[in-house]
Amino acid sequence: MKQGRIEEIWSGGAKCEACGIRDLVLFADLDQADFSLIHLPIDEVEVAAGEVLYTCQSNGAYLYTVRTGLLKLVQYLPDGGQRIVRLLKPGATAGLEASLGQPYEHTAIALQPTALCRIPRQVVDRLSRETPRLHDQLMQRWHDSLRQADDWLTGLSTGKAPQRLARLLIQLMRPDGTATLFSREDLGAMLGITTEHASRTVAELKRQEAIFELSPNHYLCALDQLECIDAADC
Amino acid sequence: MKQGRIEEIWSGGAKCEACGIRDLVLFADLDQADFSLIHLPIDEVEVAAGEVLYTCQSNGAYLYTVRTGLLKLVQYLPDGGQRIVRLLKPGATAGLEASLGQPYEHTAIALQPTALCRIPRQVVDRLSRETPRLHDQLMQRWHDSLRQADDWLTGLSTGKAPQRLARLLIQLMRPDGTATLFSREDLGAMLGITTEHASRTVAELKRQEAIFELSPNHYLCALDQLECIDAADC
DNA sequence: CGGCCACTTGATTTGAATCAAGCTTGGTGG
DNA sequence: CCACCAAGCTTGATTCAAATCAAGTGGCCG
Repeated sequence: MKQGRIEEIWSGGAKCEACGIRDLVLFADLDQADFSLIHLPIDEVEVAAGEVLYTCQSNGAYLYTVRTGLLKLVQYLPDGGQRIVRLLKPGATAGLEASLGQPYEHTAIALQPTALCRIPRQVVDRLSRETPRLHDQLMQRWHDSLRQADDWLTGLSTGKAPQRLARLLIQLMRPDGTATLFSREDLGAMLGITTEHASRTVAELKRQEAIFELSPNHYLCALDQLECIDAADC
Repeated sequence: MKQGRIEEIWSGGAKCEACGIRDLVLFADLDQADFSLIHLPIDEVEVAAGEVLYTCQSNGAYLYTVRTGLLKLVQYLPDGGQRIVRLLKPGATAGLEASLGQPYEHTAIALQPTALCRIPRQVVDRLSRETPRLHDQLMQRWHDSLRQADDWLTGLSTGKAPQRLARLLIQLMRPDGTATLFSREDLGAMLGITTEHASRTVAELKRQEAIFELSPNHYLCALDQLECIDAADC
């Protein structure tokens, strides 16, 4: 995991204020005065695909803002199984529970090369006490996470495998109509099915021409086809 | 839905401060001065089993604190299916999203006769702006909801039906070792299985003597048995 | 008393897990 | 440079779990 300190941050927040995805991030609403309250360094970290950002149960010392890339949050079961409970896209916050002084509740692993800003728990704590502007953003983050969690339960854990996959693809679709999928193992852990069945289901959607493989794991999606599989009309 | 205004509230918060489950509720940390900021009435409402408290998509005008009883939060799917995404026990808050000025994201229905305190959105809004003491509680509520959501995904939507039911029973177990179950239809909507299969699965656990029916839908649970079914060792 | 509703139980079909090969692909070392 | 190996993916055959279809039961209320 590479690190590079954002030197300017805690001497005035210059770099935060100039952030390229400023309006997406946790600190979106902060102003000059707020930034001056930051007394600990905010570092920029990078994790390669497949690497672990933090581990379940470990001390929640930092919150992270995803700048680029994609993370999965994994939860393990008593019987050894595992389940991916959420995906974090750029702009999202990882490790929110650290702001409550609690250990992490998931293991966070990069699915793609990912860059993040690492914010010490105490910085959020202090800002939270001093400025109300952070509160709304924090609430919004909790809310967004909860909405995604509920959607995953209803969308990706209910119905037959092709329906679930169709719903996932719809969620992942970019404006250009394409979507990038994951290893069959991760796919299975998201949809609650086995690796083999995930493979079969992808093949089935290809055969139905609901998706077309442009390059390995990159698909062009026929939205209307997917929606009709989703609703189980076809 | 019966209503009874808590008269004393907004003239000093006397009744809130004397609340029997005070330390459990959203307003746990408020003090005398905070209560004086409440400028709109907090009513006490009751909903009978099976009645709707609020509907998905409707204007989120109130937050609710559950005093007694039990609520289910239901989410509907494009294909007509439905899924119960959360249960709210006494002390829990329903309709948190209202505090962000957003419409409700679920339909809330009582599973048992339920009593709640109905808090106007604006009261939380104002308190939130004026006192930091509410923030921590709000965050904690979001966090608790998210934890339950994640647990439901991994626990109640993963593995075979008997495992899921065992996990649900463990969650529902009271200190005396008993648990109260629901209609088979609701059970199915929680575990992601059909009504018939829910019925069969309950019968199976009875046959295995992991649970014993004391009275209709009230069971004595053998925790060790349930845990071993959960882990799929037996 | 009759009918309705929730629950149970059985028979059958379908979907997914499991077990077991092959098949690509990329990397390694001879 | 090519042979070989490992990992991830695909595909097939079989078994198993759950959905579906279909009665039948029992309690409760009009």
